[in-house]
Amino acid sequence: MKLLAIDGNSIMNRAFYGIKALSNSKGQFTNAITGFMNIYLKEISQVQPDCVAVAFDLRAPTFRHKANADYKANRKGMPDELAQQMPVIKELLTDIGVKIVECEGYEADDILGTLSKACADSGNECFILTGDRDSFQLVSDSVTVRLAGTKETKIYTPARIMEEYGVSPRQMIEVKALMGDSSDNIKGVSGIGEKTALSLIQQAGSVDALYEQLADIKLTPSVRAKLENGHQDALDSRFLAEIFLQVPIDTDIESYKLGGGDREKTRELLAGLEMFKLLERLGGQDAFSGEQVEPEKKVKLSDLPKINEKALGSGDIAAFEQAGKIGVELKGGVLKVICADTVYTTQDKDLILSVLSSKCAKCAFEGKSLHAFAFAADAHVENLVFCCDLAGYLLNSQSSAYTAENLCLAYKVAYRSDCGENADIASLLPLCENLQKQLEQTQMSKLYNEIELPLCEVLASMEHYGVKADADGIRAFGADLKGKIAELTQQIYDYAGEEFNIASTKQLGAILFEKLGLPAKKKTKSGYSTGAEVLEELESKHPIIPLILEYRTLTKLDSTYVEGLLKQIGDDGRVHSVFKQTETRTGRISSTEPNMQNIPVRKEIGRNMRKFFVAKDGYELVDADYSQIELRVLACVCGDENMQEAFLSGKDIHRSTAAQVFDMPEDFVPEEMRRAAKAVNFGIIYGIGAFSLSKDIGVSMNEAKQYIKNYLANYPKVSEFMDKTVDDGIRNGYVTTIFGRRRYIPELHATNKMMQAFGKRAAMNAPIQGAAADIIKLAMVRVYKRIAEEKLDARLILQVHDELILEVAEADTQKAEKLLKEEMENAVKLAVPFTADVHSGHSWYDAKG
DNA sequence: TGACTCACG
DNA sequence: ACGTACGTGAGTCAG
Repeated sequence: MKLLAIDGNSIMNRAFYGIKALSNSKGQFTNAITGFMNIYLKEISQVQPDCVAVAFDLRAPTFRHKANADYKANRKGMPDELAQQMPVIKELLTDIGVKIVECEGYEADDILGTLSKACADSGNECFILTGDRDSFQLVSDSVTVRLAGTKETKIYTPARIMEEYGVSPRQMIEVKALMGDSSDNIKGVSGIGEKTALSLIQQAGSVDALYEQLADIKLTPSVRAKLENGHQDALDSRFLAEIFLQVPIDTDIESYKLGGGDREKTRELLAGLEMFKLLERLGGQDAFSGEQVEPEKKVKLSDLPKINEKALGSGDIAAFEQAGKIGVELKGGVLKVICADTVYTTQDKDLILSVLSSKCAKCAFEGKSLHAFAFAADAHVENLVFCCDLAGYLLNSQSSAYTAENLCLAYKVAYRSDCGENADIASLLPLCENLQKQLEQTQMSKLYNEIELPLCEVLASMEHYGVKADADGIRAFGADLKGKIAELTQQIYDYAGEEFNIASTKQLGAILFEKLGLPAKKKTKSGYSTGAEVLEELESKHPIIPLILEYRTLTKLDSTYVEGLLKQIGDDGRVHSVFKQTETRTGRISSTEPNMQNIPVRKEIGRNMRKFFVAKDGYELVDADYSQIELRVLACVCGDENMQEAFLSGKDIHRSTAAQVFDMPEDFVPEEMRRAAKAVNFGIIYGIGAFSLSKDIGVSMNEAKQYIKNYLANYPKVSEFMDKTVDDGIRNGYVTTIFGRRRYIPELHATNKMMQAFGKRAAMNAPIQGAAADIIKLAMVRVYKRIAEEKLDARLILQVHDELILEVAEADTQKAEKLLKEEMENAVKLAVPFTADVHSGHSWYDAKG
């Protein structure tokens, strides 16, 4: 049997802070109740438990926590709005037939511990649903913690905890004893934080063992001193950190069976609270079992074939090749393979590589990590035919996590929670089948097979090779910046007449707008706005302003780029950014750790950073960027001949637009008008508004309106296209690119006007930004393939939305320039040419034209 | 953790 | 009357 044991206080807390204040007409707050029930219903349908118990703290004196006054002080922080909802949720749960468990003198954690132990002892399974990490110590083969986050529930098994913390669940007690926990009033050893505590327990195993071996372990003097001073604290904390497992409650799991609620009372209660949505939901769904009332082909997990487990041996690979299709999962150095109802597991590196490089067709959750593993061993993944994350992303790009569990839930595939640790891998193949069908139904198979799937290998390769960074150069640049920042800081203090934290918007606002009396526009929720825009308007009003602007520029460079990048340079002297393929809603890729897509370029001072990204010895960087890719896409998708003509005849598009909009010959367009036209062109792509346009180019609202009107009159098909796109979006719920990439835009149906307006702009932008993303992704796949075919000594190393960068052996530079330009320009054949400009040089600075 | 600010296309 | 262009990621402060 399965018991779902819920930490009532913790989930109510999560729910309360996770949902904006909701209250009914009588002023009763209901947000925590709503949130709790949302989580509850979702969990019930995922876990499908037989029994449920909800534990609550009883705020009475407790024998375990001697420092009662302090303990209460910490908890009394519960706001009234939440406290009011506690008795109501208990009543509601009781009404729908869920047992509440409370015991004077014990916390919810102790009750959960006692219940989970009772489950394990009686051969039952226990799922603990909570919002905090305190219960990790309870995890075992029969006890799983389901950590409810703001977006998704994370599942913690012993393996997952080992993966994340490097210790066993029981050892979490030892870790807590060292690091303490202020919310539980556990002191821990003063000065020891999470990182140190984890590493100490990883080495020693336990607090006791740590102190026994204290003389023999290698430690920094300061850590050793802290441990010696805190010995007694560690022992006391060790006692408090361990969850109590013998609370005097009913430990017969049977007695928590679901059922026996009172529908009438439930209805009455919810109607009184005016929670009609929930009432409706409970009406259509049997709250008592979580199952849909209307008969549905809901698969019972117990009817599915049993999954066998076995260690992977080299002899198994031949069988995989015959099977036609296998599922693979590679996580934390462990490979799992599913083939015909059997899960094979291995940690042997050579075996893993043999599987990856074998000919058999493979389905995976994330292909990129498989490629990464192979590249690290100078090997190659063969015949990867499906990646769930990429399929899930194409089907709905706004989801936050493409996990096995989420995808199964979304696409109605049975999630094999009956398989414990193997739940993901056991669900993989049916999930792939289903996702594939969905891709066909939505006409995204081609996009998937020709762009996204091959791209994940390209991205893995880019991450693997990285880009060489000149650390000494960066440090020298940083030293220079720090010197200038120190000077500026002093000058700013002098003008202000006092020292303050310039980086604090609050303090800065107080100095500028109160002390110095500069005119303020109260702009933000929490006080004065001090953004660059506001400051620039004040630039002539006080000499401190330009200094602050320069201070901002320099500190940004120093902290984000100099210091931030130095931290990211690997032992090989290269930066290995992570390129994410399932992050953006438009189809672009994103870059993190570090973000290589926002390295400064617009201002010269920042542009210098690019001098420190260089080619290795004997190599050069080759850089190519598309010219006006988004406007070219627009010209193609809307079919406006006028606009297409400008690109076909190789004109400067902004000058051409200016000539049209202001009705003058191109040769006579003054720079000022070209700038205005450029702003209008950008505005069109973003879903234009007169207000923002007027602000951008510094003209009146009326003038801006006139520009837009003239523009749309000259390019009538742009106007038609935008209208049609928004209409499609409203009708279908999504818009598409010419490659069929979808973006769902639920905001179009929002009741809030602002939201709706945003939805419209997003709808207009997505087919353009998205198609541009499709095009460069296709170009990346082609470039990658052709470099291999022509055996050039070259690697694709970076992508910046409309720009690709290669690292190329000097001898191959010219060939690579030609190849890169050709593949980018020929990636698509549309009504206008997609031209790319190529340059090369030793550094990114040099190679960027 | 959210708000603010600022770097990029 | 209201707030104001699309898409990102990172560092910092403050609660």
